Amino acid sequence: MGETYADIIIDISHEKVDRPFQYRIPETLRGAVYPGVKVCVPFGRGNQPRVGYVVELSDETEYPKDKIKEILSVDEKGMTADNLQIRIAYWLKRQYGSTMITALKTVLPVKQKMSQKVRKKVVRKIGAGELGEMISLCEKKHQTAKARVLHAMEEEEILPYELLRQKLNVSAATLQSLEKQGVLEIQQEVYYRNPVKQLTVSDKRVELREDQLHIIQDVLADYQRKEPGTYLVHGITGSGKTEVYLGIIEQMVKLGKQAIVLIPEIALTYQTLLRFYKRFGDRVSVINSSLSAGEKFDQLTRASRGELDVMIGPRSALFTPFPNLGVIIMDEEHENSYKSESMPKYHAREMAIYIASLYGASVVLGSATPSVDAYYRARNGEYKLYQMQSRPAGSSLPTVYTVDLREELKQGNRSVFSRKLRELMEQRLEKKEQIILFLNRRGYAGFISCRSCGHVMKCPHCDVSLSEHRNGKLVCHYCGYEEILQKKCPVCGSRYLMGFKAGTEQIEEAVHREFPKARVLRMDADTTKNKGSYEQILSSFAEQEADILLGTQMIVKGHDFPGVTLVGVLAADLSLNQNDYRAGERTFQLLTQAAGRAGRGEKPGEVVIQTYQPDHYSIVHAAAQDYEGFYEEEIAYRELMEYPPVQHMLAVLVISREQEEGESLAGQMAQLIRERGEETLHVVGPAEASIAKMQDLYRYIFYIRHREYQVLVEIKDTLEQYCKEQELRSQTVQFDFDPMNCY
DNA sequence: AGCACGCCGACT
DNA sequence: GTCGGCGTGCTC
Repeated sequence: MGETYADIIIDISHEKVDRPFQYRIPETLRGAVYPGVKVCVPFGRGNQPRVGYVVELSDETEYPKDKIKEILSVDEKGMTADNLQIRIAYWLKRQYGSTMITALKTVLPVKQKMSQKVRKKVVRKIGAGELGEMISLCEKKHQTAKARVLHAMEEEEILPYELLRQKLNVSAATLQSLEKQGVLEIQQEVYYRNPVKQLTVSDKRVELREDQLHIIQDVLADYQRKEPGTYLVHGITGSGKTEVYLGIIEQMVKLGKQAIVLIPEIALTYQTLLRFYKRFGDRVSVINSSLSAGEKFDQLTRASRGELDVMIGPRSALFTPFPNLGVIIMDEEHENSYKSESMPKYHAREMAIYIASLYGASVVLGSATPSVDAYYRARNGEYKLYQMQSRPAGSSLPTVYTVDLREELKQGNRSVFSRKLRELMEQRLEKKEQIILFLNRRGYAGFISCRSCGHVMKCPHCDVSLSEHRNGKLVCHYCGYEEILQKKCPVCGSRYLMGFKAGTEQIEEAVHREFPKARVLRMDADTTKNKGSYEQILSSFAEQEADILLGTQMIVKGHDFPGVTLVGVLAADLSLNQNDYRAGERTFQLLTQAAGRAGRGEKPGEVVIQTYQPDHYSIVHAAAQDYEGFYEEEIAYRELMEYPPVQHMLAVLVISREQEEGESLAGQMAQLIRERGEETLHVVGPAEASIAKMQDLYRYIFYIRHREYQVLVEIKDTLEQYCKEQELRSQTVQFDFDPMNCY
C-alpha cells in the first residue's frame, strides 16, 4: 500500500472542487494519515490553510511532482461522524468497485446540497437618493456590472445572491467590491426546515413473551460485554418481531446509543412508523424517497447533533451519521431492494455489518423467509440464529391447494382461473369476503408481435420489447422511448399485429368477464405511478370498497387485510422460470408471503396456487409453509452448482458504445483472470448480456466464482487496474458481487 | 468558493 | 502609458 501521497477532498461545498487533490505526506506524519482522517492543507494560489479529508493513499501521481504541496497537520479529534462517513465511502469503493467520488456521493448524498441550507442574500445599505447618485457615477465610469446590480436594487431592497450572479451575470468580485464601498451587504441566512410530527407518546406496553425477552436480553448482554454480533431472527408473520426490535432499541437508548431501522421502501407504511413514533416520540425520524434533498439533509444533521435516537428508512438510512450508534435493525432482511442497483452495487446487509463494526454496534436481521445467504451464515455460526415460531392466539395456518394447470388444460379449461379457484372465488363473493389475486411477475405489460411474420416490436435503443400502454403508445421500460402503435407490421406489412398480454390488465378483463358483479381493484406499476396512489388503493381495499385486489409483488408486502380469506396465485411459474439461480428462492418467498395474506382475521383462510410444476420444491414447501424443508433443498442445489452463498460470484458488466470494442474488452479481462490458472477460480463467459443493448450502449457480461469473497475483491482490483491502464474512453465497467438478478 | 491573472476602456 | 474594473479559470 502506498503512503507517499494522499488524495484529499477539500471541505468546500462546491461541485467544482468536489474532487480529490493530491498532497505529499511529510515524514513526520507517516502512519497518522489514512483514509477518513481530517487534515489541514495549503490550498489555492494564496496557499491559505483549509480543512480536507483524506480519501485514499497512493505511491504515484499523474500530477507534476514539483507542484505538489505538503500536508500541514493532522486533526486528531478522533472519530467524528464526518470522519466515519469517509471511511465508509472508502470501504464501499474498495469492496464493490467504483470511484471515490461516486462512493462519497452514496454516503453523503446531500453534501452538494449544502448551499440549500445557507441562503445568501444581498441587502441594500443606502437610501434611494444616494443610490441614484451611485448609479450615475458608475455609468459615467462605465462600470456596467455595478450599474446592473444597482438598477436591480432600486426596486427591491433585498435580492437573492444567486439571482444576481446568474440572471445579471455579475461576478463574485463585483459584489464584494460593492460591499466594500458600503453600498450593500451580503448576508447569510441560515434556516432549518422542521417537519417534526406532533404525536403523543403512549406508554402502553405489550406484555413480551419469553422468547422475545430472551432475544432482547441476549443481544444486549453481548453488546455490554463489548462482543456485539449479528443476529438473525427467523419469525413467521405475526410472531412479534417488531416488539423485539422496539425492546432492543429501547435498551440501547437507555444506554445513550442510537439505532438505525432499515425497512424496504414498499413496506414503509404509516402503520409501521406509528409504532415507533408512539414509543419514542419526536426522537424518531424517517427518511424516504418522498423527502426533498433539503429535508433529508436536515434530518441527517439532527441525527449527527444528537437530537435523534432512531432513524427509520430504506437502504440509504444506513448512512445516518449518528455519534454513538448502538444497533442496526434490518427488517424483511430477504428483500431484493436491499441490494443497490446502481454503482456501487452494495448490499445493505454487508454494509450494515461493516458500519456496525466501526461503532462496535450490533446488527439484528429479521425475516419470515430469510434469504438463503443469511440463513447459510447463521447455520455456519457467523450470525446467531433465533427461531420465533409461535403464532398469535386464535390464528391458524391457511389451507393451501396446489392446482396443476396441465391437468386443467387436459380437462378443457383454458381460463386463467382453475376450477378450484373459481369455485372458491364464487363462495367468497357470495359470503362478501375478500379475495387477493396475485400475479408474481415484475409488473410489466406484455409485448406486441406480428402474428404473420413473428416480428416483435422492440426499442431501437435497448434490446427489449416495447410494452403497450392503454393510450395506444408503445413504451420502453428502460429508457422511456415512446412510439405510436402502427396498424401494419413494419417488416411484412401484415395487419395482424397483436398484443401478447399476460399482465394484470388482461387478468382484470378476465375477472370482469367471468365475475361481472365483483368489484376489482388493480394494483401494478401503472396504477401506482402517482404519489400516494399506492396507499390509496390499499386503504380503499381495507375499507372493503372492493371484493378483489389484483396485483403484482407489491400487494403481498406490508398491509394486513383482516377481511381476506382467499388468496389466489395465478401462475406460480412466472417467477420460477426466470433463468437465474435465485428464481427458486424468490418464488418460495413470494408464495409464502402471498399465502400469509390469507386468514389474518378470525375466519380461516384458504390459498390456491396454480402452477405447471406442482412438484417443484419451491412450490411444495411454500404450500406446506415449511422454510426448513425449502432451505435444505435449495442449499443442496447451490452446493451442487457452486452458487452463492456456497461460493461467491462476481459479475463483470462491460458497457460500450462500440460493439466490437466492448466484446474485445470483456474478452481481454476474462482472459486476464483465466491466465492466473487457479483451479479454484471459475470464469464463465464473456457473453452478450441478456439485454444486449440498453440506451444505445452494448453490454457484455462475464462471471467469476470463488469460495473466498476477498479473492473476488482482489480480482476486481486487478481488473480496475487493467481498465485504468487501458485509458478507456467509450466504455465503462461495472462490478456486481453476488448479483441478485441476471444480466 | 476564493483568488490571481489578463484584458479592455478611460484618463493623467 | 498606466490605472482600475471585470470576467475567466485554476486550485494538488
